[in-house]
Order: sequence, then C-alpha cells, then structure tokens
Amino acid sequence: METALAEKWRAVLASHAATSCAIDRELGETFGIGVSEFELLERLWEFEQEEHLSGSRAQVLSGSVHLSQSAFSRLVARMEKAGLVRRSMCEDDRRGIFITLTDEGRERYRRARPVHRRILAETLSD
Amino acid sequence: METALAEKWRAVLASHAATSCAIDRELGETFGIGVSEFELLERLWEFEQEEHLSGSRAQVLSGSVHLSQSAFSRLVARMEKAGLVRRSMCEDDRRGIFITLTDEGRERYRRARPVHRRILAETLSD
DNA sequence: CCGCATTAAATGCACTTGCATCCCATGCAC
DNA sequence: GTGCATGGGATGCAAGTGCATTTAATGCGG
Repeated sequence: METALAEKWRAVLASHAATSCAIDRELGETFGIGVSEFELLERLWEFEQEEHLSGSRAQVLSGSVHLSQSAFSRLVARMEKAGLVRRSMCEDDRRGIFITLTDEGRERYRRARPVHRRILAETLSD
Repeated sequence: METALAEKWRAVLASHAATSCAIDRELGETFGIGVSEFELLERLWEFEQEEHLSGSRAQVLSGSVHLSQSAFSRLVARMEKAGLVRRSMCEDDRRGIFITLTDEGRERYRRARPVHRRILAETLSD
C-alpha cells in the first residue's frame, strides 16, 4: 500500500518537527545547546562509558549525528569554543582528530539529559 | 522505560535524516524541489481534490508543513517565483492570502509523486 | 468616528546547513 | 625518493531557517 508509507513519512516529519523544535527551544535557553550538540555530547559520553577511550575519531562520530561532514566539522568547532569538547590530533594518522569531552561538557550533558528525556516523554508519546 | 523513548527518538532522527536527504537530492535534481516544496504541493493538491476550493488559506497550510511562519512565507514566495503556486488576496479578510496550484505546479506534483513514493519505499521500510 | 489591541503575512538578521573546494597527510607505484 | 591518487578535515559560499520586528488590515470599546 503506498498510502501506508506516506502516512508513516508524515508521522516521522511531525514527530521530528515537534520534538526537535521543543528540544532546541528548551535546551537552547537553559543550556545553550541544540539537538545536534546534545546528540554529540551523548555519543561522546556513551563512548567514554563503553570503551574507556581517550577520545573518539571524528569520522566515527560524524556518522552518528546525521550531519554532513562540513556541518559536523563546524559543530565540533562551535562546541570546542564553548568549552564542551576538545579536539586533539591523533598521532597514528595525523590527518584525523580525536574528540574528547571536557569536564564542562560532561557536566552539561549530565544536567541536560533529564530535561531531554522529559521532552521526549512529552512530545514523542502522544 | 526511559531508554525506549530515547531509542525511538534516535530512530526518528535516523529515518528523517536518511529520507529527507534522499528526497532533497533526487527531487532536487530532477524537479528542482525539496521536501518542503513537495509537501506543500501535496497539501494543495489534496485540498483541491477534497474541497474544490478556489484556494487555501496560508495559515491553514502553514501548520501542515511544519515550518515557522516566516519560513513558510518564504517557501510560498520561492514557489510562486518558480511558477508552481499563485498567491491571491482573500477578499473577506484582506490580511490573509489564498494559495492555489498553477497548472505547472499540478503537473510537477503529478510527475514527482511516484519518485517520492519510490524513495519512501527504499529508505523508510528497512 | 477614534484609538488600540490583535492578527496575517512579510522582512531584517544571525545562525546552521550542504556542496564544492581546498589543504595537508598518507601510502602506493615506480 | 618522486609523483600522484586517496582520504580526513577545514573553509568559502549560497541557501534555508527561526526569532524578533514591521507593516497592514480587523474589530472592539469608548
């Protein structure tokens, strides 16, 4: 049925619009971060927990935030300027960079997370 | 369960990114329209079928494409310049405008629709 | 009729995004 | 080593977006 897929797509559009808008608004004014920033903080935090790495390759993270390479590069630059992450060269391949959470970034994530989850509960359940 | 909602949100983010990216790319290079343009064409076409109106109030449509009021205003302006829709003043309230499909807009929708549905089938099923 | 809050849409502005390109490091062929 | 294709990120630029503001029409109380 072609209608079923179209319905599904509209539902995705609606959820995405409502939720990302709410996240941008609330996390924006309370913590100064948006959807992409929060997603990156979360990935970094998860990698930190799971793998105890000293950092994560930019390329790997890039795929997990659904952003173009250039947008991702700027996102990291913004967040570094905001003191949330740190960029460091990776020694084995000096073209690549490692990205690590700063204490401030970890703390910001810790505080933003419950708000984020509350918004999900409010806008994603229906 | 808080994890379930987070998972759902990630799924929405992923579907949205993959699908809207594919639509923008293909409909963009073949028909010169993006996700928002297609959605507006579709709404206008549907209203045309259902209600035989001479047009639709901007405000009503605005809600159905998940765009801010300003973005919507510019979307309509772009599409009017591209010859896909026409803006006309509405007589009973001269602040509002009616938006109607042009023949070209109807034709563009007719041709873009199967491509759009094919993309949905490819990226939204998994 | 007059002022004034309200509403519809347009516009100035800052910011984010994607595409194309550029820069630098790598590594493979010779 | 030299040359050259490849790959990782950064950057110039044009386009789209949201917020705040503006412009214009409405309508209500006096």
